[in-house]
Amino acid sequence: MSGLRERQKADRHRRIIDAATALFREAGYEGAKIEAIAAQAAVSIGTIYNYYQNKGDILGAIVSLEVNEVLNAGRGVVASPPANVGDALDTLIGIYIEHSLNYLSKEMWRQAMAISTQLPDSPFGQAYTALDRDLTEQISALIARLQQIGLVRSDIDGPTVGELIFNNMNMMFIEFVKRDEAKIPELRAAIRRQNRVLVAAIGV
Amino acid sequence: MSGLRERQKADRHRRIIDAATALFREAGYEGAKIEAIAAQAAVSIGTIYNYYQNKGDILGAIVSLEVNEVLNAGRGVVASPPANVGDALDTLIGIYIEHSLNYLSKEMWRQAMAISTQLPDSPFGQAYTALDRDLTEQISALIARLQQIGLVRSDIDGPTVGELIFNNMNMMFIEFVKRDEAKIPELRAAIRRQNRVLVAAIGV
DNA sequence: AAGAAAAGTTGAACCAATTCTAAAATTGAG
DNA sequence: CTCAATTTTAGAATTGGTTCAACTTTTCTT
Repeated sequence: MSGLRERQKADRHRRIIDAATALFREAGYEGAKIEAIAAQAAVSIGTIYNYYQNKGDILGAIVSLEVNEVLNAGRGVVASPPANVGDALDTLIGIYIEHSLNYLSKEMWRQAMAISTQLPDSPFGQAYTALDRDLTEQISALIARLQQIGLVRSDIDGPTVGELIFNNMNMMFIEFVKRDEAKIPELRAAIRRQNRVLVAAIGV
Repeated sequence: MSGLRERQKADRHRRIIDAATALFREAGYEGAKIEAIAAQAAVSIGTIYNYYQNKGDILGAIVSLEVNEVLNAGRGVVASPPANVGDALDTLIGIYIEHSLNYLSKEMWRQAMAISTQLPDSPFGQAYTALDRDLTEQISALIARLQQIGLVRSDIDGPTVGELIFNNMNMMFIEFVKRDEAKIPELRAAIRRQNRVLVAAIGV
């Protein structure tokens, strides 16, 4: 079961991801040729296509790592949120946004988003949709937590509001990565301003 | 000024768009080879690239036609909206959604959206961003109109709410075109449900 | 109306992702 | 230890978007 073959496979996966991460950041997604990734990972082109269906799936694997890290970081906020609806949302969303450029450049985000809408049924396309759903659910979980605490009216539909907040945030993030000169603080401020309207509607 | 050259140019533009529209619908975006579009339009490959920077820009020109039509149709609603905030939003958004598949298939939308995030600085990328902005402004204009009429509180920030509504709608539309089996009535119902939360917050 | 300049057209060549092939290497079972 | 099954490898072939240098057509000038 846990033979040499397993270990080598895992090792090749890691080498490919490491090489691709480095090259995507250095040369951009388009600029990172499969041939170069293969060389840097010390595998052949054929092996890369044995592990990933296409170039986009390699980027997809990197995006998954990033988003899962962010989801993990978010759990703490959901468990014990700030005692104020606006701050609670801002804190959670802040974590998402502040972490977003740790591993992925804006250009990598653009490519990842593009591929996920272009090929929604590819492995990566489906994974990306699942990640969006997980983020939406985490926001909904925060709303539910705030309802428990008594900071949010108990008669509002938490999942619907969570979806609304996620959709708006995600669209703002898309516009953010589309403009290289856009800055994180302004993005956060704009989202906070938008969420204020909602907070007014759902706060007790 | 209005010489032969002008007429030929306009004619070639039209032939290319007509050929591309037909082939995109028949064979899908990927399936429509530039060579085939050129043949059907009775021009050479080189000429196509003289008129459009790349394949995506051809699709872009088609998308622009569609969205501008929708913007036109929306003007009527803004001018004399239904006497109820929820219905007014639903009517405007309904126009956007119901028209959306007239000329463009879901696959064409997916490609168009992907390209606009992938290449935000290409002619089409910029045009698409401008179209999004126009739609956002039209929703904001509707909110402003409803404030005039006295159906929406005058102390809320119209443009912010318009942006929020557009962003949510757009994201829902993206998910809609990503799933071939998704149906228009359900999309509209989901958006209406989400907007109810906002309507509660901004209505008088 | 001729010749030159400007603008536009053409398709063959280029490039990088992906697929395919046959040979070589590695592993696990018996 | 040996063999069969599975993987990896190198590289050639394929494919389709994009580029470019040579050729045409249109317009302008005189």
